[in-house]
Amino acid sequence: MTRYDPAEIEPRWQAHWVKHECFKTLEDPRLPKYYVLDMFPYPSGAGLHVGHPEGYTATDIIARYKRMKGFDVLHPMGWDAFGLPAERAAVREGRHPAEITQENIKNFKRQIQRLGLSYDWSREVDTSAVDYYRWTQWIFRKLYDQGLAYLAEVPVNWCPAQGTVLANEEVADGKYIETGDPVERRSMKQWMLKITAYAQRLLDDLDGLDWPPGVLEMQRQWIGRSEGAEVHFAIAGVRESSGAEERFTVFTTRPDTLFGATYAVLAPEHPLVEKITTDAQRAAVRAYVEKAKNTADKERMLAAEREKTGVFTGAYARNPANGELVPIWVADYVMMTYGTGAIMAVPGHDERDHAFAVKFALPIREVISGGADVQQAAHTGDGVAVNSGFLDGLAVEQAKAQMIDWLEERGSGVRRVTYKLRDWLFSRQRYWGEPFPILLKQDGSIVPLPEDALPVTLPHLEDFRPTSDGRPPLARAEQWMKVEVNGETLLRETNTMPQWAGSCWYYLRFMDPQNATLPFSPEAERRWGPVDLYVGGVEHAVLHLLYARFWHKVLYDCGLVHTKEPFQKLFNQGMILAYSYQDAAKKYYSPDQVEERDGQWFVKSSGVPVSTQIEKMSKSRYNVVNPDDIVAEYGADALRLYEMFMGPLEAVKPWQTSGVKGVYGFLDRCWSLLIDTKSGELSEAVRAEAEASPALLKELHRTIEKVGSDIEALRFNTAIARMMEFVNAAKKERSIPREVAEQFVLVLSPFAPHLAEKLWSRLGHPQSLSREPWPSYDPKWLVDDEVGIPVQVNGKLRASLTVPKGAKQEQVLELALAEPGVQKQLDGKPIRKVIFVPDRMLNLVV
RNA sequence: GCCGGAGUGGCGGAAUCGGCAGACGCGCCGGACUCAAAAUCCGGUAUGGGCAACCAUGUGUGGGUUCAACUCCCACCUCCGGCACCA
Repeated sequence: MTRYDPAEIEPRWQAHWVKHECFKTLEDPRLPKYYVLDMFPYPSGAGLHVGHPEGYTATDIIARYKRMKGFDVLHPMGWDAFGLPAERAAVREGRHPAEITQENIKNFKRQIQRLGLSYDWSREVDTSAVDYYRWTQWIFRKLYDQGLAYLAEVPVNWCPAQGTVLANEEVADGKYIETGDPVERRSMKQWMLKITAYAQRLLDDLDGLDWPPGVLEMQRQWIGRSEGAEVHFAIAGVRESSGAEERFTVFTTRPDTLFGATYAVLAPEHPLVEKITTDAQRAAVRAYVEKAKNTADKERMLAAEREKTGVFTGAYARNPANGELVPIWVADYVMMTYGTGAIMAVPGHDERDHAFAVKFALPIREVISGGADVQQAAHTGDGVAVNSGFLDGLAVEQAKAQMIDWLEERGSGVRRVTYKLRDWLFSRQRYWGEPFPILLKQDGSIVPLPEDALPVTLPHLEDFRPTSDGRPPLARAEQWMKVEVNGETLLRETNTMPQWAGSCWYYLRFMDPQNATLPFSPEAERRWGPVDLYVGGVEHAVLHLLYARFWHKVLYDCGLVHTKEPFQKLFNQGMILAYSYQDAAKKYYSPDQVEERDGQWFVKSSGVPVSTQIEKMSKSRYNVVNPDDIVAEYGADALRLYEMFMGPLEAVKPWQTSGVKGVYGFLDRCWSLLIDTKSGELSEAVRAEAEASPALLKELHRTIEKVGSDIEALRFNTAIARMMEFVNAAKKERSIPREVAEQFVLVLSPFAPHLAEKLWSRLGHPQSLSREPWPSYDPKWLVDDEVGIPVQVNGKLRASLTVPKGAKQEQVLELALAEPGVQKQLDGKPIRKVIFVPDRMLNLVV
């Protein structure tokens, strides 16, 4: 072989790495540890797209670099293998989801291995394997024992066509986002996890994390802490069985405005609605509540800008601040799921209440001064209390505190913190998920299975649809369902866990993946936890990361992990988009059906003009790029390098196949720099063993320094640019001493490992370079003896000087004044001021 | 509406403790090699004017601070992502 030929090089080295277990985690306690993790993929039938290798290449470069820097690196890969798509495919194709999943995993693994990623495959995990999910069940038991898992009758999104509940995020506009099937609200008994018990800690512990600020903020907003008070309102004329006046409680963040509460609102689902409604209003209220019940939460929220609606109950509540009777309304702008499901309405100082009050002609009262006319618009800003009795004259913050104290003294209210975060609906009516380790008695009571009864394996089924009477698919396994305990027949839980369950702890299993007696050993956890760098898509910013943090904290409380947080540093790679082409009728064309003429795009066959835009890759837009095709044409090293060279890792950026050609050319030049393309042997320039020129050494050491610091900062695009500069400079040299060649090859190796290995062996090393130490640089080469100094006149560049480093102002000024360009600008005018920054610039002000 | 991020050549992008804007790559133009093409190699390439040296303009828009602004401050526009009647 004489030319660079990735198709020949790459498979050989991939085989070499596997054969010699080059990337096996050493488990050598003398070495410092480094745990670098990718968000493991769901193995879909569509296979890998070019977005996957982006994050995987980044972590691979880090892993290879850290190994060379002497770390014991844990860099594993596995499969988030349970999930609905395989189950749907199973129903469609009449096959078993396990079979489909294993097939997809095989394909994913093949594609990933073609990229030359340095995973320790001996640690591969599969969340749908029995030895994995038995431990998911085991951890669920821990949650149950801590009182954090409970069965509750809750309103859910039920999709009749799919026969399952759906998570809130799977529903939009009353439809299942995947299929468009209608979703209805239904009350069902479901497993819930009490994530709300950890709300404050999930919020507080965000502070110590090295995460993107956007993700931290999204988590904070999702948790949604707000401080305020609960205030009790007595209901005039409505009594409890004890004879005391019935009351309801509202949550407010503005107790300072209590004197301005001119009405109150209950959510349609509020339990007191039926009781307090007067006979005269009953028909209207019932009709309203009935309608609201059939509107899914999400849809109600989408109506944010919609006209307010509501119905008067006929009842009145006593405002505890001033004893006034205020009407109680029912309206769907108040939600049962937040706070107490009831509010005090202060139309003068809340925009929503204001809109409602205007529509229904309810009184509006100013109680905080400092705004415009509250009859026109709510004043939500700062000010001083007015029309508020004992609060008058106080600023908002003091008035809040004073009012809460006053309410607490009188038993009319209490200081309170609430969170938007809700408990986690943890069951699904599906087959392809973890069975719960739970038995149910005839009377509905719960019998958790002991540890030694695990795993509860999935029974074999032929039909994965729900039963005809609407029970989950597992109810078809009649024998499996029935369990005899002490002569009593108990039934297994037939719901399964959601897909999030397996991904909540997989990073822990990677630490000790073959453990048969525990999910992971304490020693392994102490060695490897926490994950040092976690890389994945921003789409998991809230749910996966919040759920995993929650489980981690529960395990921490059980003494099973030694860190409060699972992922110390998080990095989100940006999505890769692609150009798409559309004609006036919005019909899409694939890139090979179109051509460019004078900056305008046309369909080749018909000449019809098309518009071009950058969009998400999708089949229907004909703009999907398959990594297999790129590897086949340019090789894995070129694909890796291009994905890293496109731009900053975190940026969203468009794919351009022409860019792959560019980096391929660079790899080709690396090859021809060291290899004689006629003979295929090491080039004469390397073999000559001449002294390296100072210019070459300078380039080399700067490259070593820059590439190392860029890798540490995940700035791969500029690292590659620096290596290109090195090669461009080295090409001009007569000789490339072996030592220089070797150090450059080592620097290149994390990025283009196949080519680097090949060159390394040509340089006479029989062993893989994967454990060679990272080259060190000599700082003396990083400083110049001479520096270029720009000379400005009135801030504009007029000349450039080359002066010795550290040159004094007088010297530089003298040289500058001799420059014709400078003289022309000065034109005999006196110099008013000289600004001189040593080794940087000279500016003359005239 | 609120929160977060970003606007730089024909294109992807470099450069922000304020100090030569456009590194590196793509594309394009010219040249070498070739019967020719591909590949490869060499040179050029922000925009406007000029044969040229050179001059002017230029980092989304409008102001400001400074000897000096892609970088700092104020106001605004556009795009991307997230949240959205959360009391």
